[in-house]
Amino acid sequence: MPKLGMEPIRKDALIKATIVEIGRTGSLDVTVSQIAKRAGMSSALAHHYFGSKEEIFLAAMRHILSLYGAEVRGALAVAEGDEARVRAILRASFSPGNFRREVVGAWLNFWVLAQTSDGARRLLAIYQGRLRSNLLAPLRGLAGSRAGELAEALGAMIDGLYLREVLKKGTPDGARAARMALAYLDAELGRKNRA
Amino acid sequence: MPKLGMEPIRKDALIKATIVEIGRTGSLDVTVSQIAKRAGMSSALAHHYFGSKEEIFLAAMRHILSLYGAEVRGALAVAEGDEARVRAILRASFSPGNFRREVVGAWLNFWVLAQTSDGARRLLAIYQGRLRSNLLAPLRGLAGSRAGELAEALGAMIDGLYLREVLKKGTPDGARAARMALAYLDAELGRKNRA
DNA sequence: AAGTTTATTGACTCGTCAATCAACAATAAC
DNA sequence: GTTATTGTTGATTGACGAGTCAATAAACTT
Repeated sequence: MPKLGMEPIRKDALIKATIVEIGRTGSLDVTVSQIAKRAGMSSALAHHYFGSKEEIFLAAMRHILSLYGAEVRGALAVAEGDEARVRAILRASFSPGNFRREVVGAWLNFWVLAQTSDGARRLLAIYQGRLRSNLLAPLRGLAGSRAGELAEALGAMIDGLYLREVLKKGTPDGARAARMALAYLDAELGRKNRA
Repeated sequence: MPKLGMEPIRKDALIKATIVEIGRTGSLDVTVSQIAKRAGMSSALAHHYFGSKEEIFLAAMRHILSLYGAEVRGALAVAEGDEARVRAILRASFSPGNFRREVVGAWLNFWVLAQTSDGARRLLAIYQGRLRSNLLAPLRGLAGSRAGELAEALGAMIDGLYLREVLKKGTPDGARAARMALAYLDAELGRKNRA
């Protein structure tokens, strides 16, 4: 049975299974066995490829972060003008790909993980830094000296909307969340609000 | 040694110790023994008074929630006019009593707990409901039909600011957080912003 | 064909922790 | 002064889970 070149396939399956399991149970108290089982292998194999549970978690976190980063980059690439850039970031943050139950659940738990694990904290700091500078650049043109506070406030708002989504029952409504963040931006830029 | 009437004292000590330990470790993975030790008793006694670890957590959560609720009520009592009421809520949310490391850390973890525990979810839902209606009443007078979305957005912003505070290193800066939330309100109400 | 590397797992070790229990101590009640 | 009632803990139980290991097997190398 053993085919060669399994490593990336197994790792990938484990990462995805990790996100699903964390999102499903809503907690980091998932056993390596649960993850491995969902990924269709033994727990020993999971340890073989990742070495430790923490490494599995970090890999999953990296995966989510890089998906999000790619989406933002893609949206920025086609946005023309400062305001369009800010809007693109907000929309990307609540796109169907990122704003999914399991993903949002995983986010929340990674936040907790960042309290304990240096690796996780570092990853999250990188993400926050990138988000901040992505927002800051266009905001400087729009809001001048208030750009700094605005960028942070927008970041907090995004995180808060993620956080609140977790507790709701139904399917996440990314459009609604995006509208809320955009309304904030409109207000700050002195635009008229109205749906 | 055994004096009578220890129950409330012991329970109180356990609740406070729980919040400290959760805040300190940044995780719900605190053992009953750790909590009991910090509270100056054996783990058996903790079980004796609370029955289970989950009950201890819920009691700690109730404690934090009720402190926060009391602070908001107090601030509302002396606020005159709609705008002052909204501002009072925001200021109370970031008051030094609530916006402390351990407390904020505990909040984050209770959020996670709410994913798993029905009791925790219920408590959090009650808190969110109250916050929402507290905001909604004055906002109706200020923002009319947009009050609903505004209340939710402000709630998300508060949660987001809490969330972000956890990852920072130094002492939480409640004043800064409050300023950010108030700036948002100002923007939505068409006021001029400037510190 | 013999040896090496990669894939894979079941069984095992070792630690941890929630929860229980038996026992003991002090106070109150009768 | 015997009988609850309340407070208190050390020791124990029972489960569970991360990580290790020995063993097996397919595939590649020479």
